[in-house]
Amino acid sequence: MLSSKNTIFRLCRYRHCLKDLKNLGYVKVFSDNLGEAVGVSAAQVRKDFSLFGISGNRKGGYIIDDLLEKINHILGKDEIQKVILVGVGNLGSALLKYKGFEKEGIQIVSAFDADPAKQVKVGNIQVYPIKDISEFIKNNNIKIAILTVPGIVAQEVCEVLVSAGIRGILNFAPVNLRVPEGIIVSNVNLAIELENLVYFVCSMERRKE
Amino acid sequence: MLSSKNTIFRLCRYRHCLKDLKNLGYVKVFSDNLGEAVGVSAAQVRKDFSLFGISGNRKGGYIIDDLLEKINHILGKDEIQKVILVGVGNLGSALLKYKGFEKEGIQIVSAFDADPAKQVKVGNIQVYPIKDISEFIKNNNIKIAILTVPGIVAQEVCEVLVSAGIRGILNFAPVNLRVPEGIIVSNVNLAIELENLVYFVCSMERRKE
DNA sequence: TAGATTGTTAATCGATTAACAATC
DNA sequence: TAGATTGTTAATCGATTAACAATC
Repeated sequence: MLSSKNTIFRLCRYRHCLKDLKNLGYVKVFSDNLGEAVGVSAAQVRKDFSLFGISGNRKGGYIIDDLLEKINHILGKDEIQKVILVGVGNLGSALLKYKGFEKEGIQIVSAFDADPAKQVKVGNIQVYPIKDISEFIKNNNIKIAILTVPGIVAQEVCEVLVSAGIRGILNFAPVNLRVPEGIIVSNVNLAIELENLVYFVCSMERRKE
Repeated sequence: MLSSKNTIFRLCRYRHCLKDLKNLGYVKVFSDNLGEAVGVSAAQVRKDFSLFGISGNRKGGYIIDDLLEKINHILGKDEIQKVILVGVGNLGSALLKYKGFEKEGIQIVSAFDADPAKQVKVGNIQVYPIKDISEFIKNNNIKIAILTVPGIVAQEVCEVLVSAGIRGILNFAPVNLRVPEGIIVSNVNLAIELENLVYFVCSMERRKE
């Protein structure tokens, strides 16, 4: 049975938090500590752990090292995950330079763009012509792609990726990608995030009046 | 009563989709069209609309222009929303150059960074010293900030923003910001998005074996 | 022991879906 | 009219929370 997206999300967040705590020298943690740090209830923390058969000590909370090991195992952080990026515009090149992925065991191994002017090195990562993409995916057994192309071409590029063997797409293009069963798309739409925030801030302002 | 975040999210997505349809020359739309385009059920679409008292024609679906007008009114797109950005690193400067916000009636009016080397123009937007931030927020009545500073300083900067009058924060720093009641934080954590995707792709691969 | 925390069950809450009467 | 689509109610589903026995 596949766990829900939200549960895995929280598991990732617990992991980040546990790493921080470990770096600060902590050895043990209680469900209420962890919950507060991540912004969920203590019951939620224990529920999540119990779902994966992670147990602590009835009185003594959880040993951070043990917890990290178990969560790492669940999230499959044993091996480095190789991903590619397609579309080296503003956002794409910012992501290529972003240091936060490597730390989490995720490596952007190469990038692709249709524009020859962009086929240079960005950070440490080489940008290749988009026509080479299928071959690269197949030869290197890549399963995950970050899609930062313009909305108009996103569906088209998506289909190329999927037929070359990509199974998961982190999509920044503001379109609803149509994909075959079994392919996973996560959408990040920054404009909509902001619009949403605007709505809630405005409606709170209105409520005060 | 405040509607749920998910409902407003979908409302934004309907709006985007309706604009596209309008540009393509369509005049009417049915709940199942719209649902399919956005990736939700037709019942969901009708439910969302009915929640806001938006009604169509029992047989003839919805008039796109009318629908857009009503949604715009709900989401408060009458006036341009001014936001600021704090932290002009890779991601921050990419967002400053990003064209997608303006189109949605959201304008980044200025940016702030502690590093004097970054206090230049990025795109069309001037980057100011971070010490000027409180004054700017107050003088210009800014309510929303995009936070793209390093995680270590995020909480500290957040507190400055809130005490100057910011009510909503789009937070890209990988930390759980602690804010007073009534302040809204939306988190975007790209590393966690990717980790999540890795998990689900890997677990599907495993299932096939 | 007494106190504190886990692990788990049952209760609650909210969101989505199914179904269908109303009706254009 | 017959067919199609809306609007809404009830049913379902899933996720979160509350509560508490187990126990260290």
